[in-house]
Amino acid sequence: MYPEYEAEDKAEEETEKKHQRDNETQEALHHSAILQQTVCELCSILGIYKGPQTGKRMGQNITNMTNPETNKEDKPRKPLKRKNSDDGQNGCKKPRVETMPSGAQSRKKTIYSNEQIKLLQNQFDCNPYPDFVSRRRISQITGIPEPRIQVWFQNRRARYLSKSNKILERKKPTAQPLPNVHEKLPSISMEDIWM
Amino acid sequence: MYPEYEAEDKAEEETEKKHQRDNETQEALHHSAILQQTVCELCSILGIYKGPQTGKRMGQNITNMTNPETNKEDKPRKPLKRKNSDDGQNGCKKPRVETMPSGAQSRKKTIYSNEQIKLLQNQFDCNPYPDFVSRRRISQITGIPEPRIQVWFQNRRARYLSKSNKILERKKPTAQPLPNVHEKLPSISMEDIWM
DNA sequence: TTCTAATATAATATT
DNA sequence: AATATTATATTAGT
Repeated sequence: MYPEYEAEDKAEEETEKKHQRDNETQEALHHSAILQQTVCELCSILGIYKGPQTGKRMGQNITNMTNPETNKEDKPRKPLKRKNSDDGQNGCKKPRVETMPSGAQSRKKTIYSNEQIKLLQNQFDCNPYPDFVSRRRISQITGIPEPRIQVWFQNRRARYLSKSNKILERKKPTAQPLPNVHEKLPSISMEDIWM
Repeated sequence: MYPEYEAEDKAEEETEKKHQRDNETQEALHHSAILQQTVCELCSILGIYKGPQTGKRMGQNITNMTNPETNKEDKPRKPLKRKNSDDGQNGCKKPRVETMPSGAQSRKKTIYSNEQIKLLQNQFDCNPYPDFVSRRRISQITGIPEPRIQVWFQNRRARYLSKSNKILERKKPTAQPLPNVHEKLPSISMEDIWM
């Protein structure tokens, strides 16, 4: 999804449906979109980003997010039990643990659109290892938060690079993606935040 | 000052001066105020908060904000961003993939058992920085080689010590120029941010 | 079932 | 040692 674009589109719809919207409203929506993107990036920098794009809710506020409260006893999260070897070294894999936490928030899986997949794939073909700047650029273009970009590339590498060493064989004609989109994007200047 | 309250007041003024503002506008403004407040808190956590009351603008985007070379020191600092040869195409440093001889497994991830994890965790709670003698002792008990023990403690420190303690430490110095703003702000739920 | 996003963690690299 | 990023392994959603 494109959160910032969604906000703009919603604004335009409302404008046509009702009477003329004030300019201040448009600006407020645009400003809100920029702020939301900024929050995503700040959370990404802090490493506390969890992703709203499908879940729409976190259930935590900022202060608690910064403190994961590493109490070993009352930690609510299930630490992904890996029963590899209980007593003896038996090689039987138990794939199912079924420690489904009742009532815990279920994991939300993001579904990317075809446009987003296409762009990500294109970027992957050019460089499977984008650095932070590149990831943030892709994030701004696609609207996908940067941590999701990173996860996507990780999974993509895990799936394709290990299969067959097609790493060296790569198509170059579609290179030079994202020529200079910097100007078009709302570069999240602080001037826009402290309006 | 409380910028978020200013925004709300401004919204109310506009409502009375002009015709009736739509509910969506109100929500947008409120949402924008919450987002702005969130950005303030996140910036404060990051130690990059400058506040809108001084200059009303930053003139920097997020990435540059993470390098606050403004007031602390004037010497040119190393940018935190790991931008490995972004401008030139020559130095594209692929991370150690092509130097691997064919057939050689680069990495083998060892999975520790629950018993081992429990003992390591217990030792970590007592002392996150074990010396060589302690690591050898843990190695003998668990059967894990000593270098693996060291790596485990490094990763454990990276995971827990940095996320819980460091951020709290960074919050305090930034609260001095802005005395009580951070504490007075209402808790921001993430539900309000991702609307 | 397969595919894939999300999570957790061991290993590696850089400074 | 702190930090970041990788590969690897697994869980779980659609």
